Amino acid sequence: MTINRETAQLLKKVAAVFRVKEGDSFRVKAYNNAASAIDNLSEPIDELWRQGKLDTIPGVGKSLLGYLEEYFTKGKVRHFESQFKKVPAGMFALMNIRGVGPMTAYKIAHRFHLKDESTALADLQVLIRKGKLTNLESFKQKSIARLTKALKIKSTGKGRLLLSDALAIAEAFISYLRLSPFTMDAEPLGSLRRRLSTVGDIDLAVKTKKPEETMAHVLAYPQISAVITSGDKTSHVKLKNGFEVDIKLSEPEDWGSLLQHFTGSKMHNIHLRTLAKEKGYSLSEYGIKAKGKVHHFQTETDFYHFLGLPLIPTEIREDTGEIELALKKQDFNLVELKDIKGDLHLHSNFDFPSSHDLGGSSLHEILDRAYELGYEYIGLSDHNPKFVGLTEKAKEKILIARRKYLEQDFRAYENRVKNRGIKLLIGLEVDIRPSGELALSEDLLNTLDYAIVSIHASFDQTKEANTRRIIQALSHPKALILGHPTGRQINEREPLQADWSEIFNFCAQNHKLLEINASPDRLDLPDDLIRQAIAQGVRLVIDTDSHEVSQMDFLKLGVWQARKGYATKNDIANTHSLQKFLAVLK
DNA sequence: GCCGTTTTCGGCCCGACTGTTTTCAGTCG
Repeated sequence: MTINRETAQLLKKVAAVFRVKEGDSFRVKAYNNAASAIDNLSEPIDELWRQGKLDTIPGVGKSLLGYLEEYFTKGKVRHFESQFKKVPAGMFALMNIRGVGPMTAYKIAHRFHLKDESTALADLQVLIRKGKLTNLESFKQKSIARLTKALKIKSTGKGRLLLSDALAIAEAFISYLRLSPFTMDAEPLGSLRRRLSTVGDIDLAVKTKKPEETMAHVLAYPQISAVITSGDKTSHVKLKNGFEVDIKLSEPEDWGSLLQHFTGSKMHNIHLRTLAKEKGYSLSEYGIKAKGKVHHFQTETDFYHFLGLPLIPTEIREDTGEIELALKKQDFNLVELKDIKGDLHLHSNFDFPSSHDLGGSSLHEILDRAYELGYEYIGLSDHNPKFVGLTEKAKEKILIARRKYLEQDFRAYENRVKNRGIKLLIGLEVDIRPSGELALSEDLLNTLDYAIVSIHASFDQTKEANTRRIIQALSHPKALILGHPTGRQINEREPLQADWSEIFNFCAQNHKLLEINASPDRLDLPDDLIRQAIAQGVRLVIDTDSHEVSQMDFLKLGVWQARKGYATKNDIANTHSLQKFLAVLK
């Protein structure tokens, strides 16, 4: 969401100017708070602006509201521009280096007249190479060495990782950590543990009674390419694959406090501490200070209970209302992986002229994996075939032949394995054309148990056109599921524009299901739209869209995504038995 | 500059790590 990133950056720059040019640290904090809130928005801020909802952003009050209005109307903010004139613009580029904040950046940019933001980093490289970065107050040899190292690391750095990739890196590291006899437990922290769709840095916690020995083991991990910082309790390292990892050590008695603290989010913790402070408590990763006594917590459950709250699931700790709900003693009851009884978006290697990519696994392989995953049913949803130049009759023949083949193949499987009792639904994933028509006629759709209807092209239609298109597509009786609804591909393609409120109303009234697509690069619906859909009474279905049996394991990503959208078991249709699920079809 | 079901004024989360300093400032999460 580049617009959010850009807007947040703008406010951070203004905060930086205030930081170096005036003494009001609380105004600096206010700008930075608003910036991180904007950075964490799940919808584009310019969309909020068009809807007149800028003031719903936490940390945006009367003044910032005015400035943001000006920014979106005119592209510039006069007040901000006049602030920027007070500092050399090169400092903003320097602030992108780890360990360099506003003060250091200003110090360097001012001393060496780095006025061009676009060349400041290169200029700094030259200054270092020529040994001219001297005569700076409180910035001697070690600081220069640190800066040089940070610049080097930055040049080989990577952007944000997909959740699934971050998870793989974290799990490999954790397996290594468990090799040490001093490792009592190890867990991911931060955005990884909150199951955000993308992860910047990977944070890990290690439980140990021997911190010194354990930290030595941590730093001996063969995948480490550079140790960025290292202390008794924390180390920050860079891996050979370019990604950075933070490792925190904890004594068993503080394990719960540590997990809670570093899982965050930052806004969630600040909100919690503000509440705690009213009771005279002070919260930290070492526990809760109350009346001069420090209370320790081995589990997060105990930590939250001490504050009079139920355990808040990690996925929703974003300060978007979860603390208010917890204060009302609301039980969250979020859906769990073990609740899932079937996967209805699976591509097999059934060979007919497909309009998109064919799957790589056979029906039997898919059924085997479904059995291992404990499913009661699966749905095959290969892409609709192309049918170029065929008559309607010929097309129908092909679809009926597929159905017969699959039914026969399924019976062969049942005879072979005995008593597994998995049920099979025969469906297709059908393209929604730009007009809103489906790629298959009414008669052809009727040869199926169900259809997933999805947009695969022409994403950039107007909001009105896309809305109409989706509703028209869902109007067919066999169109049961809207596949990957927004079409987003994380880091690749923005979600399409549509009036989701109108679409959700249609789905609620006509018993249509919205998919939560668990593909690591989709995770679509996004969590805020899941929440909105549930509020409007829509039911959802969590699917993997697998093209290969190993991808069926991605279902957990979809469950996490659903949890981020506050979905309970009841909100998810494929937590029900097939009989109950099929009742939806009627 | 933001925020409030005790407040529209008077507060504003907390600690690790680093480097340059002799007690602290800057940065990060």
